[in-house]
Amino acid sequence: MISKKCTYALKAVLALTRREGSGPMTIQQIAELQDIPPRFLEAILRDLKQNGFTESIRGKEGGYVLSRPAREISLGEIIRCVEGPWFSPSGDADVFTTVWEEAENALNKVMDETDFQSLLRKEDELRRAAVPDYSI
Amino acid sequence: MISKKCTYALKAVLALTRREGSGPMTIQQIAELQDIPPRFLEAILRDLKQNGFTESIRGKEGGYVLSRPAREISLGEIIRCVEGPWFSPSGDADVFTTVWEEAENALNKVMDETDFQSLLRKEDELRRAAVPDYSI
DNA sequence: ACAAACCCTACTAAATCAATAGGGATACTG
DNA sequence: CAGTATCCCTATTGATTTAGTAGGGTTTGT
Repeated sequence: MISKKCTYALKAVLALTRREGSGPMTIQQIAELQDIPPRFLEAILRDLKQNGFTESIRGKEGGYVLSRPAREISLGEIIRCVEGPWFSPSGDADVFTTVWEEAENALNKVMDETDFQSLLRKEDELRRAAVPDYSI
Repeated sequence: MISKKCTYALKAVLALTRREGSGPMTIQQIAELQDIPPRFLEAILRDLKQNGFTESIRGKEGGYVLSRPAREISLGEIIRCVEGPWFSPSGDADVFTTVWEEAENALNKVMDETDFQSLLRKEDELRRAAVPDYSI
């Protein structure tokens, strides 16, 4: 299962993706936009920063930005950063070990095929579908 | 991650696989063989029974047996029975939904490719590798 | 100097997981 | 038909993890 912390992280990165190139976004802004407890989000963003996904600007007019283009950040990278491996190596090898490894690989493959730029596009499509534009 | 409960279930089914065709195996026997807390194992085996994977014989000389040939029971079936879906449908559809679905499918595919008979074979191979037989 | 922002450590509350307890029902066996 | 070995059921407890909060500290632009 995907934890709340992890979905918060994904939503935060998606929010930063939307703002890409338009200056930093504060914790408060992200928290309100995505409905995330601000103090919790703070910890998450620091974590992402320490792992090289975001950068922070302190002081007034500060906030967070992505440290790489959203096109080059995959869903899998963020999830692994927040959650660690799905099937952690369980002590010593037994009959299940190779299956867990195969599962881990299959999962990473799926998660690494999607980057945040395409997620942003998808979000826009979903919005257009939900709030149709009736103009000519 | 795979829970302890789930690995206990898998080990129990593997033990029953080894005993296939040679009468029932008691909770105590399985618990000792696989190092599982017996009262906990009891609950797990009842769960597997209610989902049609095992059958129980009560009274003296009783115990548990597989209700289907081990060849036809996949790792995935047992895991789903004990753990439920990996990526549960999170309320309403968002940009991540389709990725979670793809991940779920990829995972099930891997887990369903392995049945317990082949796991038993693999276990035997591992044992031979660990305790080599030097006879001619 | 001040205020707006990020930074750090520690703590608490709630949920889940792991395991245990105490009996009850069933069936073979002598 | 008494006794014992077995599975069956519900509730409770203790440990661990997750989710979130608190209280302060540091940096920076104006």
